[in-house]
Amino acid sequence: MAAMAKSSYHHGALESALIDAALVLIEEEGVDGFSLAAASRRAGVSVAAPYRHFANRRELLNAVAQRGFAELGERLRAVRADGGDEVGLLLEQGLAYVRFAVEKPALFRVVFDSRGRDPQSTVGPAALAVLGETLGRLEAAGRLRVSLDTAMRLCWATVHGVAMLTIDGMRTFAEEDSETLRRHILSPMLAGGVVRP
Amino acid sequence: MAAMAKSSYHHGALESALIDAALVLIEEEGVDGFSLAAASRRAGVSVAAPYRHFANRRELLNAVAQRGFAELGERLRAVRADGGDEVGLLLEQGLAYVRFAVEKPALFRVVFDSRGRDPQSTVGPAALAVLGETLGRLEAAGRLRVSLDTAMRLCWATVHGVAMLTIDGMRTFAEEDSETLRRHILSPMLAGGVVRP
DNA sequence: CCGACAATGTTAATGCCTCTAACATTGTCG
DNA sequence: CGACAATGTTAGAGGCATTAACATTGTCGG
Repeated sequence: MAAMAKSSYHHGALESALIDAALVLIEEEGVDGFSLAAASRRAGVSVAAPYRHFANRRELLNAVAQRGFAELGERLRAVRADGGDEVGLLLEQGLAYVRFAVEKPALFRVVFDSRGRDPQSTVGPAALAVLGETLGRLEAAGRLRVSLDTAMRLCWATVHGVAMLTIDGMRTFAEEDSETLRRHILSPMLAGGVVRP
Repeated sequence: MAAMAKSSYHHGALESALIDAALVLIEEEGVDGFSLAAASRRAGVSVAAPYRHFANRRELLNAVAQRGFAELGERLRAVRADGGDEVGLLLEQGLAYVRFAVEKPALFRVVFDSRGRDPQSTVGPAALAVLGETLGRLEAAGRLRVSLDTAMRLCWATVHGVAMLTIDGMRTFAEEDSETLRRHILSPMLAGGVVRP
């Protein structure tokens, strides 16, 4: 079984330890500050050891991305509407999405940077299933102005754009009191653009 | 003056040549494939030469980003509405923005990755002034549902999100016939979310 | 129970990169 | 025209990714 370190030769749970190390390093230094070598040191292992678990640096980053997607999914699932209002729920989910990006910008970038990732990977969209569910209920209630697919894409794109431009330090997004600002941006998109007012 | 190469010792216009080389390399290999060393080779100069013009790799990338912003600005300015319709113009400008990202994804990423860039840099938003003008006319005509600032942020974010998710290979965005798809996403956002229908 | 094999680590070596230091060549301006 | 600034060059110090060859353990079939 994968257990704790025993002999000090075989680590015992290197794969997971490396992902943990990578998460910390990325959070501290950004993606560029991350290196297989640094992760190895942090896991107390030689620089060549990671290659027993990941084909290359990119593969480790992909594993990190998986963890990130999972966390994003959890955060979105954890959102509860204040008063059963589906539109309000959607807004809160969007804000949670942006909050994730702002709190862990480097991880967010890794998560959504699919260069060198298997195009078939389904993990991504899966994390966003919750948004689809909320929108689905709105559609069922006949409150969508557009198709479910379009609504999904529009919501996702807008929220993603706010997140990206914010962590990219674009002044209009990053300066003022952020949460309020974001509410002002997303609300009219939902009520008017997506949902019948 | 900065002229062409004369003595084969002093290049004559290395700074610009390095930026050009970087643009090509980034387009061909992506940001990761770019290196000061490769740019030096392409410019026919030693690997240490760039340091006479750029403090480090990052500074060259910043210069590249400036060029990118300029090109994006030009593309947006070049957009003309079919029939004097401001909303239609806005949509076309948004599509041009996404098209830029799709045609030159690596450059687009460099442009909007402000890590390690001077936070005071004004070049970015300046390129988007055109969008502000279009929205300004709509506001003057009393057709905005939200403040000019909010409209600007919402439009920018949505368009940016579509661009990013598309080049990041998110299936919902990248698969189908793209231009039409994008129209479907952006139109309801404009007519309903931003502009009074 | 035990030895072979798979799994997982280690060391050593290659090659590329960034960046700095010390030195060379030119252009220009007083 | 000669000194200085600008711009290139070579050499060299670290860092990282990746691979090859070798070492140590775990485990499973006989």
